[in-house]
Amino acid sequence: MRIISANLNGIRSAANKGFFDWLPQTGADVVCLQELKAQLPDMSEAMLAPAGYHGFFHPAEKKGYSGVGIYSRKQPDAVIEGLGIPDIDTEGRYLRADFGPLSVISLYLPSGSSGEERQTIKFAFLERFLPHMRQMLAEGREIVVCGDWNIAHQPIDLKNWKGNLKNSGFLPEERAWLTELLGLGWVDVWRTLYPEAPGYTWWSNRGQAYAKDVGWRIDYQITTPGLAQRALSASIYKEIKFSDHAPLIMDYTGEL
Amino acid sequence: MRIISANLNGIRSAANKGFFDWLPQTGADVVCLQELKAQLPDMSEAMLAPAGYHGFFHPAEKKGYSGVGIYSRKQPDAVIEGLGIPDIDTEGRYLRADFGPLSVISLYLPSGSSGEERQTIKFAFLERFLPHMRQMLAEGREIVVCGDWNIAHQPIDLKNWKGNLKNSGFLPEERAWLTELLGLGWVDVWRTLYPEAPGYTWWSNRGQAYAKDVGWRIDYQITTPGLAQRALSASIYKEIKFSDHAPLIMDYTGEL
DNA sequence: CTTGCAAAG
DNA sequence: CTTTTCAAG
Repeated sequence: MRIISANLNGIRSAANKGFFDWLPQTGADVVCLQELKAQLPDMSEAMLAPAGYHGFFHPAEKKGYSGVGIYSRKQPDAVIEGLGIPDIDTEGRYLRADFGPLSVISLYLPSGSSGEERQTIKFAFLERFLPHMRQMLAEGREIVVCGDWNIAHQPIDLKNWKGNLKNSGFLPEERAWLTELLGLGWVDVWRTLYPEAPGYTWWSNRGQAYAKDVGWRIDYQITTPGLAQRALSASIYKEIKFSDHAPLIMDYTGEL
Repeated sequence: MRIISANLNGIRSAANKGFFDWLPQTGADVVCLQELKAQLPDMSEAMLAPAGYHGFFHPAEKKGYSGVGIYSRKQPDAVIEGLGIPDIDTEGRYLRADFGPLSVISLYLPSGSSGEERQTIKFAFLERFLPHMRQMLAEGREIVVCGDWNIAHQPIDLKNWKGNLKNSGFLPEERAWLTELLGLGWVDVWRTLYPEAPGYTWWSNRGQAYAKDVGWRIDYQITTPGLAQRALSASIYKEIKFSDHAPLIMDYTGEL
């Protein structure tokens, strides 16, 4: 079973860069997308339902902003849009698809990088999301939360950790929050598979960040312990650059 | 003496397309620019004063909108920004440079194509500009008014005149206004030199207008009768496309 | 630096 | 369809 997580920084932009030519070659069973920056009427047929996939979306109310989606080869038993928290759900950050005993979630955690106001919203999200994660763990299902978490956990997870201790995405409070989440039992699959591999998934568009590989690992597949044990391997696709984020590809034993 | 008029549709965009590589090769004495879409702080040194030229500007108050400029090899005796009509002058549409007995003016007449409101402003401009033109003729100087007049005068001046009788830029009132202006004694130099040559200077960005040469002659050098008699030849530069308008190049006898 | 927006042409 | 601005990342 192959699951991909990709922040597209605009699904239309990614499409222009060949994302939908690449998709059929991936062999993915489920693809979680973030930052669609498009609403349903803005999307082409190929974006709404690529050949071989069903498409599900949770766009933001604001045009051209945020928005998450899930493509799946199999028809899910249920799809849930949003967390049931109105001020979060208007921003299109959470979508869940259930396949028998497995739930796949596409998450786009708020960025705090554009100012104090947005950082406050990010902290508020974290505060309300942790109880949700705790509760999901109690459900006893297998779950993978794919997405752009906008937090690098440890020094290995970004190139210049010392210079970023005061920057959103590597703040002590954010890192501690992730530590607490993992303490609950959730598993950071990449780090578990590859304890020593940085695994950057995002590079700033400014300066020469990509060329110099000044990256951050902020896209994760965070799973329940049972699903983590089924993780076989993971990779970050960098041959074609669809976005400022690279797709995170993970293979798990078993069928969807 | 060579004088060029060019609507750049963004001086920065035109620069990216090589306008400032082309400029030194033109041998122009004076270059009149329209639609700079930039204010002074947005312009590079090469834009403010290209090698061999002095630069003068009358930008709009609104960022990224309108704005005219003049480059001249010789230092002018005087430069006048605006018409002295505040609601026109805030839009950066008129700049005059005096060289001894000759005045060169860069004009960007309002477009009415974006709606009724702007067409009303265009008509108001025409109404107030005609007395100004009449008055200038009475000054007894030699004058060339270079620029984007946003009016095609006669059927020969645009590809599809029948289909545009109700469209801004070829409205009967606009055409009559130009006729009245020429009746005053002002001379449309291109049409006088080349009675049969369409002389399109603008092609819509929409559709395949440029490829199909669906153009309009809306950029003119309109001169006093004395200067018109010195006109030798004119051409429209289309080898490189800097903008949706092509530069209008005219040679006159004598020195600046 | 980039996406997507809106205004203007 | 394009340039530019603006918000957001």
